[in-house]
Amino acid sequence: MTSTSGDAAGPALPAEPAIDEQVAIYQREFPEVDPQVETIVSALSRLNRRMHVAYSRQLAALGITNAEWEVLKALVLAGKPYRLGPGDLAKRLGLTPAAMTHRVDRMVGDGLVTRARDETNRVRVNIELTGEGRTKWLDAMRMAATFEADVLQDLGGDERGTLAGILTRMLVRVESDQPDAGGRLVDLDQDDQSEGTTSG
Amino acid sequence: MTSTSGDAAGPALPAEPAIDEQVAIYQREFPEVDPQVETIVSALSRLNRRMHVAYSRQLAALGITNAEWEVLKALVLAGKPYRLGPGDLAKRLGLTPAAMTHRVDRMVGDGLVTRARDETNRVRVNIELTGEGRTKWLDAMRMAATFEADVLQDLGGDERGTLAGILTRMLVRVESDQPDAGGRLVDLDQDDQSEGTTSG
DNA sequence: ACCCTAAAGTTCGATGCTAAACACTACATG
DNA sequence: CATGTAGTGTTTAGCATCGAACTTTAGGGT
Repeated sequence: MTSTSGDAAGPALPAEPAIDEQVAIYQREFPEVDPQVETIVSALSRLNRRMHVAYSRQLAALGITNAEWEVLKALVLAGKPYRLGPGDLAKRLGLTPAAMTHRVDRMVGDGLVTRARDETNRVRVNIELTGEGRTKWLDAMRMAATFEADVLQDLGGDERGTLAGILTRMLVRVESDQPDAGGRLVDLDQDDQSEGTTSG
Repeated sequence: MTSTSGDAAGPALPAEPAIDEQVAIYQREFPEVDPQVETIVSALSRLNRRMHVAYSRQLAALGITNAEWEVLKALVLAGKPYRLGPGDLAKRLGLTPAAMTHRVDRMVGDGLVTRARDETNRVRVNIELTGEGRTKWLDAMRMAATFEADVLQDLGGDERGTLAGILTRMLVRVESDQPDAGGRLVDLDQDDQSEGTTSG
């Protein structure tokens, strides 16, 4: 069978192959591939994707979009007074300044942030979290924490430590190849079954 | 300094906080957070993002976009004769059929795939890999394999096995919450430092 | 044979993003 | 002070995507 149904004779969903099947196909089509590496990369990407979908759904229930939440997070991470320029925001979120201009427009309209020219340097603009924005962030944070705890539920403390360590080392490796990479160029399309390599 | 530079007195890049700093801030702003969970989730997301950027760059050197590569992968994974309908492709890539129509248009123009109505069922359309498409896929695959090996370079065989196992279990957990989730709703924005929770 | 429903793909209108052009401010230099 | 240059944010044009409406075909029930 092509996909997950395999044998159950169900409605035969043409969904996506399981990770194992995917790796097997890659081995057949491209023998030089390392199955273990491919498994890791595929799982990483698919996991990321699924979590993203879950976040989107739950945030929608809160009345905010994923895009808005990104901005809220960036502002909170900036620390009090939860204030950042559009340019900084754009860099941190991996967007162009132009996109950030529009995104902030919407968020100002929704009352999540305010926009004001800087007093001391009139080239600059300050985007600042409102009380409502901070509340929304908190709500989303609580929700996310619950979900994340659920995802990691089957892992023991040792495993969590190991996982955190391994991921951190991988991150160091990637970042060393990628000078500073504030993050332009982020296609960030989708990959469903193909994450084998793409979204990593 | 706000971010990574910290003390080096460099050009003071306003990049993004290191994972550790990020988690520390979250602890301060939202004490209920579990630092270990947050570290894992943040690292996962950031790793994914960085890898995605790297793929995009390298694919550009090959003359194809990330979007195109997704389609090539899906077709190869479908097995010979490397043929799938627009609808199936859309499901697997997490796009709407409308988007797939346009994406296929471009790829037909580039000679990577062909589009033809199905002989036996004239509602259906077959998108099929061309020789050039398959060649491009192979080139990209080789490139990706090299990069992925580099990312995992610091990990021993044991660690790789452990990692693969843990990720697979996490994936199972997420997918159980998320019925089948072919994948609509995928906002898939960006998150830079904020991946703390969002892109997962 | 004739509907009726479901399924597949495309077309249409709106949205959000990128890249490039533009406007404005600060600062250094003469 | 006048001017050049760099930095910051917005505007514009084009593109990819989504959601919804539409067209065409297949298959079932009468």
